[in-house]
Amino acid sequence: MTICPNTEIFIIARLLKFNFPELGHLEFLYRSVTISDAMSNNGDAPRDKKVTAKPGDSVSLKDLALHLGLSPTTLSLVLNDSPQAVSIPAETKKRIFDGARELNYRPNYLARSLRVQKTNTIGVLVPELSDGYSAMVLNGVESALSKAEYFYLTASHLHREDLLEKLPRVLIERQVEGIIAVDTPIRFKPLIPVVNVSGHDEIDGVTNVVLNHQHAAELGIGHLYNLGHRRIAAIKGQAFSSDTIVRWETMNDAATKRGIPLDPALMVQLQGDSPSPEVGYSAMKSLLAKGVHFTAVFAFNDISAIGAIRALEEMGLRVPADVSVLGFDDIYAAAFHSPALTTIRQPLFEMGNLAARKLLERLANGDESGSPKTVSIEPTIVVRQSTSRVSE
Amino acid sequence: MTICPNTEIFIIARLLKFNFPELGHLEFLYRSVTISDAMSNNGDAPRDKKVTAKPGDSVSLKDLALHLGLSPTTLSLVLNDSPQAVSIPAETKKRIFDGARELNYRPNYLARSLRVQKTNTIGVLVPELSDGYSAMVLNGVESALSKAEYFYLTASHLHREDLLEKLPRVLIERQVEGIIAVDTPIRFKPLIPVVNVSGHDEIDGVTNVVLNHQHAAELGIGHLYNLGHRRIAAIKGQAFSSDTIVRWETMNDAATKRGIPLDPALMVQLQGDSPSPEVGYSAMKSLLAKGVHFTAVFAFNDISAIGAIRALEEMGLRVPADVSVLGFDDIYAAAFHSPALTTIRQPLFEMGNLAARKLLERLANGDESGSPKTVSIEPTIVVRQSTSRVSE
DNA sequence: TTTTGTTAGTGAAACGATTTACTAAATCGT
DNA sequence: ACGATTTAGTAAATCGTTTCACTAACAAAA
Repeated sequence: MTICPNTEIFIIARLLKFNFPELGHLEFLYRSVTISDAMSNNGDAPRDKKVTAKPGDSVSLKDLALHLGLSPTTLSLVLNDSPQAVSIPAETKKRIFDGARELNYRPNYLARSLRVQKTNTIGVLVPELSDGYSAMVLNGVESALSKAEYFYLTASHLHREDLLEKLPRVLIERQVEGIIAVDTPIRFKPLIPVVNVSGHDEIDGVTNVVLNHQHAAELGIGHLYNLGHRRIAAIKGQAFSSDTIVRWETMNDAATKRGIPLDPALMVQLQGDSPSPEVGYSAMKSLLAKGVHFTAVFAFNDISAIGAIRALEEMGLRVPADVSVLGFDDIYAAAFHSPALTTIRQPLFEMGNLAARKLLERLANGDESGSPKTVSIEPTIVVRQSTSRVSE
Repeated sequence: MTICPNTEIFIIARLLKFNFPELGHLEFLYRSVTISDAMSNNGDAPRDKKVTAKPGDSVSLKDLALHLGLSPTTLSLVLNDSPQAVSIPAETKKRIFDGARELNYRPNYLARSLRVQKTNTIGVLVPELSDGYSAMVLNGVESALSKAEYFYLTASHLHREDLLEKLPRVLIERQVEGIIAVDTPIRFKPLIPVVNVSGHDEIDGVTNVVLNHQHAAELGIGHLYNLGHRRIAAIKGQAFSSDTIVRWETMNDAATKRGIPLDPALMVQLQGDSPSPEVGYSAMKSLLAKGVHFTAVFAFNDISAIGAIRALEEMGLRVPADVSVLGFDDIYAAAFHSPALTTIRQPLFEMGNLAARKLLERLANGDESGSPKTVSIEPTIVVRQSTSRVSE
């Protein structure tokens, strides 16, 4: 007769305590085994541990192991095709795979992630989902991540300061391996790798993916200048938008370089955070109300350009005959608006894609900070019908 | 002098093995304590167990407990404000909270979720992110989920059969508590609660959130009929779109009811899965190529309506003077297109919001299937400039 | 004096995987 | 015939929490 180890511990500990009462705090060695347990268990057969399959619940590795009469260890080795599984005969492997299929075994990702300290999950911060911009970038992010079998949690901060502080924290609590911020200020310490799409601050631990704004401004201002425009109005982005300042400055530089510095009186800034053309419409209305003269408008984005066109037309001004309008982004609707928008194309999908690839790279390389802080993408200009030669 | 328990175990086990070699399998009792360890430790002060904070790593409950000289149990009770924490004096509680703040303790969500069997995470299936439709629905979903402190994993299936089968599986492996499918066929067994936005199949375990399509068709066809239109062309949705069939059928019913059944020769179907107006443009081109006569077009959505308008204008047909165009959805651009689109407004944000709320409800109520299989939302018609009285 | 209750905690067992370090039995090499 | 190696596995520790079931020490009640 063999003795169950637990029983032995129990007996030994009892003896110990009897002979050396001062070692009482070793009690925990036997406390978990009650006397009746120790007595009733003859140690021969492993008892039926209510293996009757939890109701609708999913089957765990232990369940499957019990079902197959093997240990969880063996199953794990085989199912993950571990190098140590070489010694397991093909027949047993087949039995395991068949059993897994039969019981519809699905490994629990939480448990696995906890053990291997890897979640294959990243967090994505966006201002809002339905603004077109974020959705396009996200599309690119998703495309790169899914290739690497990563998933992502999305969180919208709506430009609220409390959320800008809280969301990164809870994403990190949820063990995301990295964060992609889209057009979002970094209000947290980057404890994990962060890639910022359209970020312009140099922050330790943050890689910026940006458009080459200088080039974009050259293309835009150059195009209008070449068409003869000298009095160019500008629709500046909302204060919360990451690109607002750099776009404004590069436009100014490009115009100044050509000897036609932008007139502050011809500048209006977008107000409000609606993703509708309405904000561009209002901005243009207020510019027109000032009664200033201009022959072209460089809008912050296509959405606001569309709103601006509406405002111009309501004033009886024809686009492009009386006023040329230049957009930015090249959203899907740009080509089909009437007039079709001339615009600076910003490859948002590629920027999201690049951001995700950079992040994965940093995760894979253990984040040796040899990588550059900023990577940039080139814009192109798409000439359509909303701009034309100045007619004066 | 007190003796460190580990040392004691070590010594006792050695003695045991010496005196009772047949108990060798109890070796594990001392194996983890090396001789030098046991020797060098005089047992007086709890040694600094390399608590020097793992490099950049995060601090666990155990770390914090060690730091405070308390047990993880106590910390857990206090930090989670468990009812059992009443017996812990306020001073100790303060010490714990201060320590947590000081060491920047963040509970590990994986571990917690594993233990309490609750992830506060759901999965969202969409065809593609940048199609406008999905983004709007997602916005509503997010808004409802964030109120309940839920997060979500997004996955795009791109209408691919393999992904339609695989994505739900991996989402479930990742322990999402439920799934929201947006304009997506259910190709999996709903083992967890599922809500389908724009789903029309009655499936056990699936709640459908739909637009009242009959009403939408009445509004649309009724509007055109009242303007005198009798020959109405229709742009039917892509085959993969959940709403395609029901929209087509309800339109037909509404037209037939008014004695002007839709002429099959005046129907074109969208081809291709680009989210650009281009598909509507091509569809209208091919309809125009047939040389048939019609005075109005009822488009599947605003995007295709915009494309169709471009095609009509290229043929020299004015909208709405020669042809009225009716859209569907009321996307942001609809109001600012020229001509501004008359359209059937589909409250996508609300539909996403409702879907999320229904799902949370089912999760909270243990999913007693007393809830209705389908909930519907009412459309409205927004009359703008793209439709007008027939001019013949 | 025993019983009962309160206070201030603690130990160990979950949760469901992976991984390290073993073992018994069979086979091989000499 | 003996040790070494291979084969076919297994036990237990681990990841970081929560929670159940305890306890020691002291006070109040019976």
